[in-house]
Amino acid sequence: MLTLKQIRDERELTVARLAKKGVDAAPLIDKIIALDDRRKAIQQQLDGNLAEQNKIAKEIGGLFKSGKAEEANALKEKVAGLKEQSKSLEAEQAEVIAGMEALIVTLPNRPAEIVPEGKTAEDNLVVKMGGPEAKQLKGEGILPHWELARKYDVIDFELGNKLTGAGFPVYKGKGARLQRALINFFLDTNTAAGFLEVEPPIMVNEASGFGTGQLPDKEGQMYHATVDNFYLIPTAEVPVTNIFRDEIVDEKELPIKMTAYTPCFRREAGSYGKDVRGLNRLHQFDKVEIVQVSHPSDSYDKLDEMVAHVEGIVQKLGLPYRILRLCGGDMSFTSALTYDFEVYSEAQDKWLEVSSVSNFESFQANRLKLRFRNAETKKTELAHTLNGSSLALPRIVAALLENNQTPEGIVIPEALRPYTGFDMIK
RNA sequence: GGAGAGGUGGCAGAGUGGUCGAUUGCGGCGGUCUUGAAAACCGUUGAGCUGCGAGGCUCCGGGGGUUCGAAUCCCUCCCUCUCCGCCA
Repeated sequence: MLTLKQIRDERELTVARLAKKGVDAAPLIDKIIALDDRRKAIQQQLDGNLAEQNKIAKEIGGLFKSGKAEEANALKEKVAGLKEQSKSLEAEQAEVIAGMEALIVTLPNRPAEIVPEGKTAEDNLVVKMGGPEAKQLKGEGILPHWELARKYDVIDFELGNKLTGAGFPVYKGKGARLQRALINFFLDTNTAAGFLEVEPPIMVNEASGFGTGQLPDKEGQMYHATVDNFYLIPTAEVPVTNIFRDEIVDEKELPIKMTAYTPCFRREAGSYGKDVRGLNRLHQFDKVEIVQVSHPSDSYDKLDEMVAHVEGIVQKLGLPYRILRLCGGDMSFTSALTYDFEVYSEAQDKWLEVSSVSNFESFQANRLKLRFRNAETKKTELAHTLNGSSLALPRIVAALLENNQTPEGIVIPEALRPYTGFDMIK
């Protein structure tokens, strides 16, 4: 969430930036500021009251000690009135704060200056195209991945239906091995770039859900183990970022870089149609995530580094790709700047999103209370958080199957062969 | 699942109703000494809100209560640890 400082001191900037996300923030911000003014006024009154109460309590203590019980009792009556007043002030203050926070959490993060104007995915800016030329596979015999998966018996969607339900495929034989190979390839590449590998829990408690913003709003998107009140993670971002919840890190430790492989679970309520065909949208899928905690002064450099890092991986896989800078309307609630990676699938003739790399600035850190101590001022400041997929497996697998199909079988990219132990699925 | 113990500042660990926001040790930071380092010694060191400042207020797992006064007493919820049971 935004800080009061961003809302109060940078009101104009905040209003202007939020307009990019299609939010008319001005009326909301004015309400918030009014509530905050009220909060301060109550606070001052209350503080004065409490100070008086504390003072009298000490006096009473002194009087009892020196045996002046009568005087002490007289003071007791005086304090009773103060207490009553304080109680109603506290109640009012709690109400004001609750009302204020309810408004603040509805404000999305401010888009960065270079975020393009726009409302839908159509308005996203293509900042780069790369990878091999499309292979002109058009013609008969070109199959989408769900048919290739059946032909080579590497992914069994029907069996997943039997075991669990739609969106929980079973990978078999070389298909299973390919999953393992991709995970290891991604993790190795990330750790080589300085990301510390962690293996976090894949269920989290409520506090963690709040920390990264899945709760309370996106509750319906997570699987909920109600008996223990745990949530299956929708992404490793949740447990990994929450490692730093309520932490004050040393400025010298920044940036902190972590990577984690986890399965991810998403209910995807409301999805339907051809977009969910095959591997395009699953309830359970594998993903390797990268997370950074950075100093506010260089978070955008770190974002560029992460984008370059992910690009390097996509290039090694030999897939046609493009990098998009998301427009205001297509960005997530929490992001200040997001780059999406898409790979092109010829058989489906569409672009498949395989990674999303974002800078959240202090938006998550504020909710997490993730701070660092400024060595000069000795004050604590909110850190910046960033994350990105590096990478999500299903659509990569879909693209590999579809783009690398040949009459002889599916060709495994060079970079993956040490991990798969085979060079072709046939 | 059963029984017990406990949750205090970065960590360890005192504190069972009145200058306790908290003794002490470790760690951190600054200094003395040293060519440098270590050791030793001295000083300093929780967070948040508010105020120009002096200062004031809040926080000892969360919430509620008793009291003039609560880290300390009561209620309740959460969590952790130990032992037993079960088990990859």
